[in-house]
Amino acid sequence: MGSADDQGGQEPPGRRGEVNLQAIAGRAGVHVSTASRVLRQTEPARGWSAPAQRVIAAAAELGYRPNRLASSLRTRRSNTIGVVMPRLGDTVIASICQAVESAARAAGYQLLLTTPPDEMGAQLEAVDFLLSRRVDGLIVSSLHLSSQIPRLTNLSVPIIATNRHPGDWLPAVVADDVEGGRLATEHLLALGHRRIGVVAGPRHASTAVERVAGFRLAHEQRDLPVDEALVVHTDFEVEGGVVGAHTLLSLADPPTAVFAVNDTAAIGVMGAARQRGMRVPDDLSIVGYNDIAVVAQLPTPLTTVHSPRATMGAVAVERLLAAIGGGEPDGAVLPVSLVVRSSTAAPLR
Amino acid sequence: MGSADDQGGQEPPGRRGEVNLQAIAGRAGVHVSTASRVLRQTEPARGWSAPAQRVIAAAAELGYRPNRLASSLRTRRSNTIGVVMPRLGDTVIASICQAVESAARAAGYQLLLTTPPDEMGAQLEAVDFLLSRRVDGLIVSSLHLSSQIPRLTNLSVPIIATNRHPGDWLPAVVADDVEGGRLATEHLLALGHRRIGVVAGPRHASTAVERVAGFRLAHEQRDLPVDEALVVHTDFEVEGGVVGAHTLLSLADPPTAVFAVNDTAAIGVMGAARQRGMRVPDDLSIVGYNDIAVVAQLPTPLTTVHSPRATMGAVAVERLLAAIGGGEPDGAVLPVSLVVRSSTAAPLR
DNA sequence: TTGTAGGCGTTATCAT
DNA sequence: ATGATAACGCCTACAA
Repeated sequence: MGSADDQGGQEPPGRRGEVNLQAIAGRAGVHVSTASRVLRQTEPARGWSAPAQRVIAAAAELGYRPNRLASSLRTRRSNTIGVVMPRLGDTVIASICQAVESAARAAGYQLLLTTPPDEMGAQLEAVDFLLSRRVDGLIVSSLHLSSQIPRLTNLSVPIIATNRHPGDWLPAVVADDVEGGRLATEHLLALGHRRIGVVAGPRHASTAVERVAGFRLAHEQRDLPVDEALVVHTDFEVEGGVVGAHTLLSLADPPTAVFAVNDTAAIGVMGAARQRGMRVPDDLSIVGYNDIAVVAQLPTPLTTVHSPRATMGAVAVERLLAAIGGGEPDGAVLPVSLVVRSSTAAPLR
Repeated sequence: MGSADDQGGQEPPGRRGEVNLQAIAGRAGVHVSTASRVLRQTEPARGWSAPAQRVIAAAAELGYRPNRLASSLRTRRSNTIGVVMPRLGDTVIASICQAVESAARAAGYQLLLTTPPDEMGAQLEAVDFLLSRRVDGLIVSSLHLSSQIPRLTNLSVPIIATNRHPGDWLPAVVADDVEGGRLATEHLLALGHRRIGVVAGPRHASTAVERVAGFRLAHEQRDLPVDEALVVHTDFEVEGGVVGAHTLLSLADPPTAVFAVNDTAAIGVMGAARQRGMRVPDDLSIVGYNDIAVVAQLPTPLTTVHSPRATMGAVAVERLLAAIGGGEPDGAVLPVSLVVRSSTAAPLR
């Protein structure tokens, strides 16, 4: 007996010392390259040859798991999509992420995910990280407006933005946030509101900025002015909604309605209204944005704008895969719709 | 002139044709192994040698990104944690995920994430997938109770469950769900409720099952019987809460309070109450579970049990890394606490 | 300190 | 159809 150490024929598969092609080739009495070929082929018309059958049997017995690191190294394809998705704790982001995962999985791709802080530095680092893992393409969900162009342009793999877009220089799959903001605002204007506050979210997020642009557009279309004191910038969290609402409702001439650029903040606005003893919608109308699952069942169901998160993730993957396949990546703007519930009504006076 | 094709000295970094160690070694006039060493060293006490400086300069100029696929293949460590996390769209899960990511990142690890459907078959497939990517360890968030032991036991890398546990055979980092259920129920019992309904979630999730066990325990401790008709199983979604509540409230002798095993379903219960014209807490007390951000600001702020999601993710990573480092993986049960808000009160009669 | 050689597990290109 | 061989990019003894 020699001192060979990979001869243990009846290793319980799964101990240290991974089962590799060499092991199964040895057991099947064929060459490694044969084993490789057999395991990657589909059954030929005339059935498996005898050696091929032995290979397949050996692989099953040993619990062979191909080492994708090695195969990716060799083939230069990882079948992995890199995803940069800050703020995963937010339902909206998480559901985009899940849609991305499903679509990727259906196409035979896996996700390499990072959830860096919502800052450009951290996001660029994340991109570097993913690139060094040789992902086949990148989906980035939360780029800031006017981000550094050079760092993300001309990468070695296709990249596509989603949820937010950083400007026109990168293809992006996003929802029609301007139209959404317009719809929300026009709904309130049509009800007769003339002083509408906006919990406007952060200035670096295209989603927030464009929903506010839609707010302005709605006023413009009716030749109404916008009082800038009614636009307060915050973050996307519940607490931001609370603080923003208190700011608005403390004004000398407070709004009769508030448009929050996301549902979470809208719930914060509801909280602030409750704290002040105001009834919704009697004393204050509220419109949110996104139509997350819970808002339909709140004690006061929320009027909101439905954003197509699942579609967004799926389309982003679809476009990215097309780009990986060769073409230029292509963006998309998805339609949104208003969902009227019970948090909005005509102003009392 | 030979036919060498990797001599293009002034490639714009980032085109196809990745920059590798050989390229930078060539440019710096040193051997590949030297380049490798230099780039992985920290600056020696007496500063960089001249060749080392050239290596560093070349790497910077060419925008060198080490190929982690190759280095992982060689070193047999990927610095990657595989994560199986179904139901990412749920805030609770997503925040665990984010906590896992932060902790992993802080330790120099990346996540390879999958969000398969919440079924054991899909989850086991996901594990296989991750293992073939040679992750250094696994975190699995949603195993079903009494899952197949053999498939997940004796893997080639450490594995740890979190959020839910599948039984005693796998180390798990979870919250004290029995105690949480007991706290919620005891709160209602102490208020004087004697018919308490439970929106009990799915039977395969330890979280749901143990919160219900806590519900029973609270009754036991007061020598009160549990009416099984008051325990209705559902899923974790809003709609499950709506349906479950309608079932309960349609009983001949309906409950005066409902404990929903998660906040999302509790909001569904609120919705059902509203649909029936019942006031919360006057006509119906409601307790949720998890203390997700929005419930504190609802028009009727929700009494709930706070679950330590961020801690859970962090501890899971910590334990996993310890196991990767050599030891046996070790589970943990984290404490929970009751948060009393406005959705609970003494029964009217 | 730097160079040399061999190999991680897989696949592609040959020749047989 | 199968076998031999080289190479993907990097790392690590070991030798100079």
